[in-house]
Amino acid sequence: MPKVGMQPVRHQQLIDATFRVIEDSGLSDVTLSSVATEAGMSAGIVSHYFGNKDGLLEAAMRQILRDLREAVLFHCIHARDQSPRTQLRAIVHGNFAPSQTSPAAMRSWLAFWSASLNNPQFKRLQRANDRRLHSNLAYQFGRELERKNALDAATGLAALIDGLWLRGTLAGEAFDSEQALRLSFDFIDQHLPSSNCALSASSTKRKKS
Amino acid sequence: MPKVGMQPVRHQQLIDATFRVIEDSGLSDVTLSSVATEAGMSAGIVSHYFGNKDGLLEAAMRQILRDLREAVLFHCIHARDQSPRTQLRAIVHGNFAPSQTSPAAMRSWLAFWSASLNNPQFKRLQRANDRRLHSNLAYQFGRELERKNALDAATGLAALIDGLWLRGTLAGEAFDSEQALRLSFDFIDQHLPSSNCALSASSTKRKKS
DNA sequence: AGCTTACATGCCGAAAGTTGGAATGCAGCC
DNA sequence: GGCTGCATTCCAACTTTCGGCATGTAAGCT
Repeated sequence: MPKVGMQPVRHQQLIDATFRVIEDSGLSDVTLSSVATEAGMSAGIVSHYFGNKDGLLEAAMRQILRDLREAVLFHCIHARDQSPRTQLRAIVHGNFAPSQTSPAAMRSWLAFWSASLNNPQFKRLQRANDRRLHSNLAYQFGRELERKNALDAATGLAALIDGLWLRGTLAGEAFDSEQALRLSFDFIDQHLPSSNCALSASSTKRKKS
Repeated sequence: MPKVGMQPVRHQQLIDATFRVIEDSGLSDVTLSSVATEAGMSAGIVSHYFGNKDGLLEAAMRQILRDLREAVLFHCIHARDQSPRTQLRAIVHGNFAPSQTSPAAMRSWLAFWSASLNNPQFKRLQRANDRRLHSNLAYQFGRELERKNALDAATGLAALIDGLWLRGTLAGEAFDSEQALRLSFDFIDQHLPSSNCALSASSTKRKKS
């Protein structure tokens, strides 16, 4: 059976299998044998390719971070050289791309977040990711706002994105991308001065009484 | 040695020990013996009081939910019969109360969130909590906004709260309550029509250029 | 004195991570 | 063509540890 040049193929298959196990059983059920079984191979194979269990998990986390980076980049390309508002929207769009709102992705994110609290390596990866998002947002806001306000707006929008995502994950139902985008866009409009106050205030319409 | 009436004391000690283990080792390191050791007792004791491991974890989660409920309630009491803005602020304040922003609490929340994805019982508890927050917010917003807008504002504020919290947890540094409160209050002001647009826009001050 | 509560200890079955060996096939060199 | 080395894969141990339970014992209550 053994063929040569299987390394990259097996790597990907095992990482994919890991996400599948996380999706329907949780990180605590990611064992060498559950992953191997899911991938249709035998237990020892994981150690062969990734050294040990941590190696597998780290590879999986890098994959998920890369996917997000690519999703954001993909949306940003189309907004290149546009207004801050458009570029901010693109960043938001990337964060809510289908690849990021699938049940598998959301469960994996939550699992890795949780794990990163006690794993320095995970923490490093995750913080680098956080900072990139924040600094991207801050740069765009900074084109129209004072630095202090831009930083606040970036922190707020980053939190709003993560919060919408988190609540979407925990809600159990399918992720409502439309609502997430709408609320995020509203947030952007309310912080950028170029958008007229009265116009942006679609959600501050007074109650008829 | 055995004294009578230890049950409630031991219950609490074991739950506290559980949080301590979660805080500095993560949920995956919560074992019957690690908890018992942390509490200064012997291994079999957990089964004695909680039946099994799941019983302990469920009791711990109920505790954390109760703590949040009480923190929110405590702040809301002082805002009783006040304006929606004041009451919304009180809810936010409760969510960022010290008991909720301690490293132990934040790590535990994240761990339970993650676990709730694959544990129906945890999911039930957690969703009930989510809905209470959302409906409280929606009620207050609903006093000044049309229903549709109130629901959006509630979803947004809930997400912002959770997101600020999540990012605070993952940041590794001490939680910046002041910033979290400020950003949440800004969000409230920007959605309530009663606050003047120009006044609320402290964070939309245009860049000097 | 007997019953209940409170706790420790020890054992067992299950499962996990890791390692080493063996079997199998591919590629290049003589 | 055959030998050798390397990559690939499975299988079978081995060690550790976890959760659960049964047993034993000490302290109070009535």
